[in-house]
Amino acid sequence: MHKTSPTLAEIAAAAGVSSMTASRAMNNQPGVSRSTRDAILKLANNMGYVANRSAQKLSGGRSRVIGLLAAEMDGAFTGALVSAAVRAVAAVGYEVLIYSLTDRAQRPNDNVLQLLQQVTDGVIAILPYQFGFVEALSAAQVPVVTIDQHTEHAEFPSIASDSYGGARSAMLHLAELGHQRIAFITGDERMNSARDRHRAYDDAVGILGLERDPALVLQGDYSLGSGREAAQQLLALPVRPTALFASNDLSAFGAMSVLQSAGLRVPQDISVLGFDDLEAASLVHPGLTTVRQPMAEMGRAAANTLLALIAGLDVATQQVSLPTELVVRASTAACKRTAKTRPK
Amino acid sequence: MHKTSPTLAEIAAAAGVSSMTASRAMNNQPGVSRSTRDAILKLANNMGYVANRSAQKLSGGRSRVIGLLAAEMDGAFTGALVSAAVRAVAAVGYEVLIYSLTDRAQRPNDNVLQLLQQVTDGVIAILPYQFGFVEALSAAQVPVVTIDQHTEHAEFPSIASDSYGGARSAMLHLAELGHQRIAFITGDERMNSARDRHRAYDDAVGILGLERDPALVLQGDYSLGSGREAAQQLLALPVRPTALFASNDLSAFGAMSVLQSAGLRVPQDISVLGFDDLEAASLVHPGLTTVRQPMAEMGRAAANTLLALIAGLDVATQQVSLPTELVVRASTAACKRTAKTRPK
DNA sequence: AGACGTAACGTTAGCGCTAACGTTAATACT
DNA sequence: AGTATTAACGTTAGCGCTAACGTTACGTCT
Repeated sequence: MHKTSPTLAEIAAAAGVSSMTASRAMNNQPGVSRSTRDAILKLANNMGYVANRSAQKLSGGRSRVIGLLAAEMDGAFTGALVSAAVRAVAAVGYEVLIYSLTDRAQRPNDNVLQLLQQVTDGVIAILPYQFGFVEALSAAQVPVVTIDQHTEHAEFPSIASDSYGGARSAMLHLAELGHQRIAFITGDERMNSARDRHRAYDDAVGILGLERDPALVLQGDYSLGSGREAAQQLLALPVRPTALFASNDLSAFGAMSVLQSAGLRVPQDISVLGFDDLEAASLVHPGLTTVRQPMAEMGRAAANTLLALIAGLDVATQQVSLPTELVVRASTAACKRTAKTRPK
Repeated sequence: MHKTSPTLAEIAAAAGVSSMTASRAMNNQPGVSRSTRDAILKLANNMGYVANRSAQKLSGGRSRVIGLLAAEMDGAFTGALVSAAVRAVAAVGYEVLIYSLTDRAQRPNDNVLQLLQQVTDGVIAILPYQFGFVEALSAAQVPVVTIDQHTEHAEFPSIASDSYGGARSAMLHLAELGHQRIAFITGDERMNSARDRHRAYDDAVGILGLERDPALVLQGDYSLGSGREAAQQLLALPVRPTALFASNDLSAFGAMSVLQSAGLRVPQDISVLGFDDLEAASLVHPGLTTVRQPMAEMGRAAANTLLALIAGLDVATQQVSLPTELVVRASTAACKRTAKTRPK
């Protein structure tokens, strides 16, 4: 149809007003009579007017675009979080443009921040475990909200889920099922979330009087592969644990697949518990019992906080932890050999 | 350090030249002496100059940003493809901004296209199976290259991998291992890729003289869940196939997990073959034999084609199919009961 | 009736950049 | 020597929009 979208000036001309009046009408600002506003809006709609974000941004206005700064898209968790955030931002009438870092080890450089600053009104950063990114971000002239990871020095508002509480409820669940000897796969401990989950494991072992054995704590990094390796180490143990708590679903998947290949039945021979509740958690067999992170809520909270920041409200150091929820599926069951493995 | 990036005019002033000369120097255009250019570039570097893409774009120039239009990020395949494309584009010195559609059924609307048009120099569209997106895209005033899916009417250049050839080589591999009764899980047949793979299966069955049984063809949609369902149907069959070819890795994973849970051993009892070669294919157990799509090459080809388009070269209707490669891992093995299942 | 306030507009300027068209001075050519 | 050619710049204008400051018309109050 139209080759190119009409400009504000064209709309204004068609409506017989100045472009400034049209601008005010489009942006819902005072100074335009009801009837004029309606006429302009109707005309704009008919003519297929779409504001030029670049021009808006350049002239000091808002572009109504927000940026999403994320590490590589290949992780299922990041992917899910991005989806949730995009949806939440779209729901409040903003557009989203995502900048994906190409290298996992890379931190956002000045160019990226400038680009985002030039195009967007604010940035949601999903940066799981980058070092130095806080400094990079704090140089930015755009409002920033971090998600998934509380910043160490509280420079930005941040949204995360309650890793400690979630891990504790996971351990409680296993303990209630009678498990005493519970293995743990850590996450990438450069991330706060991983450290929190580990701490919850340690605390639970102490408080609940479970077996404390360093061999039960396997080093992981939130990856599928690390879960597999951990499971192999577990299989080599003289006394096997009756349950395994993995710091995230991905490593739980890896571990479960290795354990099953080795002939162990889940959950009869060993219970497996994850963290995240990825979509795949309900699709693997047996369905994975896991701690659900409220992705959608996290996205929504990040979007709302960012909008508040953009509007100039002072939420600068707000750190929000959203509650998790234990989702019990088929990968955990009552322990059958508590007696046998109970410490003397 | 600096609160805000200096403008071109500031660089120019510092260098004692006009902003136009500085612009030419920055953009590597003729009309500037070697020495002046070097001085400007050095100064720009020292002062931390970053071009304002919005201004560049607005004034009719190139922003050196390219857009990536993708369906939801939650799929492993889309994620991998996005990663590959981002990397390829970054390698040629462009920045990438991704627009992710929030709804799988949604097609890019005018607003999105306008936004992309205002901000980017060109768009790579990863739109697996949207209908009507071709019309939406063709209204755009930006160069577009589609990836993963040849367009029906060849309106844009498109990059895809050779689905037919890949599927044929997969079937050949299974036939060479002695399999006669091979099941097939289709992909989402709204996509060309899925139809091509299906056609290759049908053709192979005919040409190689394999068992032709409608019950062996299971409806899938490229999802984990559909692979699981397909496997369940397979288990209910009076005579089981000795091999299973799934249209993509994800459905292969789903199927494999169900088959294994049912007590079947892969590959001893049934061989499983996928398509895509996701990272997870080498991590599941047993390692999945699969057809590798050359993601990195696809990304690179898309980036190069788009740059050519942006440069004004006429590649408007070029359709590229990149070769696939069979990756043999542990999920396929020689058939042990060819005699038993051979049709009378 | 005059001073004042205010809603509803219009005008001007400028965001940072680049296309298009000057201008200048050095070199090449007849 | 005089003209043409070219490299190396500078100037002007404008992309589409909005902030900031006019201007106008109309109502209010004393």
